[in-house]
Amino acid sequence: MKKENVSDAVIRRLPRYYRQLSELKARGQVRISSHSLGQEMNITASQIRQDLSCFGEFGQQGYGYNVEELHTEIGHILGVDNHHHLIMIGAGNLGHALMHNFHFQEAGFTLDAAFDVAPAVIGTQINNVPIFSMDELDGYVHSHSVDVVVLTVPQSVAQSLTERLVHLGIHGFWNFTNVEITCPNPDVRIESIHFADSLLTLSYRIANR
Amino acid sequence: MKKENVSDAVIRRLPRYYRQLSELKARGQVRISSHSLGQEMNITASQIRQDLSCFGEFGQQGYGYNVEELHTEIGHILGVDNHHHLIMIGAGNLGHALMHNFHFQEAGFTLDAAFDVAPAVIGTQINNVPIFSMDELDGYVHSHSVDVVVLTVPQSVAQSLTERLVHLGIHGFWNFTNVEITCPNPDVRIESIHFADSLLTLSYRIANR
DNA sequence: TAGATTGTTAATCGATTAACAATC
DNA sequence: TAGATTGTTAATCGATTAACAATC
Repeated sequence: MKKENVSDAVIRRLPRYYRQLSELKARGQVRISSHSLGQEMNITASQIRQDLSCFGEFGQQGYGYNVEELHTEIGHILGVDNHHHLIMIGAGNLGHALMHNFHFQEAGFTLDAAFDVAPAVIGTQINNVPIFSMDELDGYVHSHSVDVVVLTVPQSVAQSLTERLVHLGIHGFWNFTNVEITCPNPDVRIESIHFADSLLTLSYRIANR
Repeated sequence: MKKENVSDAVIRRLPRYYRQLSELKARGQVRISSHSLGQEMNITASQIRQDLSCFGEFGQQGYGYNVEELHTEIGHILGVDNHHHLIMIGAGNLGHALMHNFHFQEAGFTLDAAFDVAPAVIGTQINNVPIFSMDELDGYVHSHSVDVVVLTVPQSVAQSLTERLVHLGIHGFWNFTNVEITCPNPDVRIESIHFADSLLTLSYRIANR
């Protein structure tokens, strides 16, 4: 892998490639050229080749790419075989939804535990994920390997909680609150899903058809 | 409003401006310069002025921008006062979570109804939103104004459902399934939230620290 | 071998940043 | 008025696309 200066735009396209290749694999397609892949994904063949060239040489002149091989390679690049572990903070409606429906395993993650303040859920399990009290958080983090914390908490506590967790040594956050959480440490990676921002862009585009 | 050729990058920054201005307003700040706003948001003053200039002239030399006024203006641009109506298809865990926690009103939307196939929920209400049977969908759409459909369904049905809805005259989709839904009609606006893509980019960045 | 398609270098396009005259 | 800050034009930077020699 080369990956000296991979732009954010390239990184954000990788999961799309990965997804498309999964589908091609499921359809039983064995090989594909950058041209055909581009047509299916509505991007140029040049861009695909340029993107992939950041990470190595996966194709073969005159043949194209082996679907299964390229799928595996992009999986490697994305780290789906790194067996990351995550915990969830906030086992409310959204937390429930993720625990029930989201396939963490397919992205190479294992959700080991969730934490909440509500006595009603503490001590129970949701889809085999045990729910602990927030009081047990520090102890848990100290005795387990935690790569990412999923933040499904009210936005009012998001920033302070993040700081607390960074102190505990966490440096990966998957943020579902509608606030920008920040951290001075550049090693800490924060990926946010801002529902409201997404709906507002849709609102804009509907208004400007 | 000018908005001849507003790039996607600009559109995606608008909700962030809107959010930041909300916060400044809540903090009681009356005016702000592009420079200070840029510092708070970690972008350049130039970019802010350039972005805003796509839509009009909202500032004043020597003074900057009035926080409340700019907030309102960006709200207009985003269409938060257009009173859009949406319906949700799929009242499972994720649908529940959105109905309970997401503030549609703050984005200028009203969630009028949800549809599902499960007899257990049909006829009930979730947070004042009535749940109807999928059989009632066509009739509902014909007799009500629906600007956006929220897709919180299994991915297997997403594409065919979208096509059915486009035929019914819907041209706004907020897609939560992890598939790329497509529509040949360029007037149809589709905004997707791909949870898996988001987590995979986080995985990549953790692996490449 | 001839055709197809890669990886990469060069050209283009677009987006971000800097500079500055206008002006509150 | 003097200082501050805008909106906009020009310069820079980076990302996308095109071209093509290399080669399967």
